[in-house]
Amino acid sequence: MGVIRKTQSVSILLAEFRNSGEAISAIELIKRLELKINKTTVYRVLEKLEDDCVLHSFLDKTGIKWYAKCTSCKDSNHFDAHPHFQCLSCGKVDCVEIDVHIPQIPNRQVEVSQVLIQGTCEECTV
Amino acid sequence: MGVIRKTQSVSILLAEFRNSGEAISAIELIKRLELKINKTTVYRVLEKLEDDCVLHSFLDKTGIKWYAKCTSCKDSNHFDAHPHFQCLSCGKVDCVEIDVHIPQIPNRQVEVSQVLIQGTCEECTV
DNA sequence: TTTGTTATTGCAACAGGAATGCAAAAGTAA
DNA sequence: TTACTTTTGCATTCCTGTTGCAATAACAAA
Repeated sequence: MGVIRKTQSVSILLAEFRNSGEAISAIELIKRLELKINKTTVYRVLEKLEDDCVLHSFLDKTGIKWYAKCTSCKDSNHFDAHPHFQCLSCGKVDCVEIDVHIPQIPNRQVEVSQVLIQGTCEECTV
Repeated sequence: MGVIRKTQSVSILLAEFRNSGEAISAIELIKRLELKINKTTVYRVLEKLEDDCVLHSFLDKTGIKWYAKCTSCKDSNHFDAHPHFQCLSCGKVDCVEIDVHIPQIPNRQVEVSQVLIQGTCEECTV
């Protein structure tokens, strides 16, 4: 939750998310920005932006990390339960603005939950 | 979905799951069986058992693969939506026998869904 | 605008879970 | 037992992601 300096890397990365409404995977960003930002820096800036509630992250079914802009996340509720939808055909991932109700579980304290949905997106449904 | 030969590796692995009600991570199994089965074989047998609906798998938040016995999974409904609960304190993971309702999403065909819940388990709640 | 301080960056090397190619060994059906 | 097919082990490779450290850039105060 520190102060974020307005460095080149930060603004380049933020621009990527501004230009794209969807989630973007870390590797995709690294490939895309290969000539501009070092891989390590990409990881570190993403981490920082997540700490600062600008982005949130999640893993897809293959263990790859994705990032997306926080829109409705509040500081107090950063680990939002909104599901992420991944198209099995084109691979695109985005945040679904539908709340999934996670039930309380007997004898356990639920703190974080993550819902990943996979299927076919609109464009890939022929 | 082929025939599963009754090899040593298969029965050793199945025994591990018989003796433990919880989910077990691939790495944990590899460590546990280090002297008996080769790491590659562990991965391959687990994969086969999953194909055959004996086990199902999922990833935790750190991208590590876990396996658990299929109990209520039917062939037709192998990618069950039952949530997996991981304790943030002791790391144990198990299947929660509570159904989480995954809503249909406009314009998308939902095929698979995965719910990962994290929190504190009974034993770790002091 | 210069200076001093602190945070950020790039590079190279590393970590560790998982996958692959291939020859040897074990299962299976006849 | 034999002939055939599937599994296994080993070494190697792949691929995300992380770390240590010196060089650099951002910022705040003078």
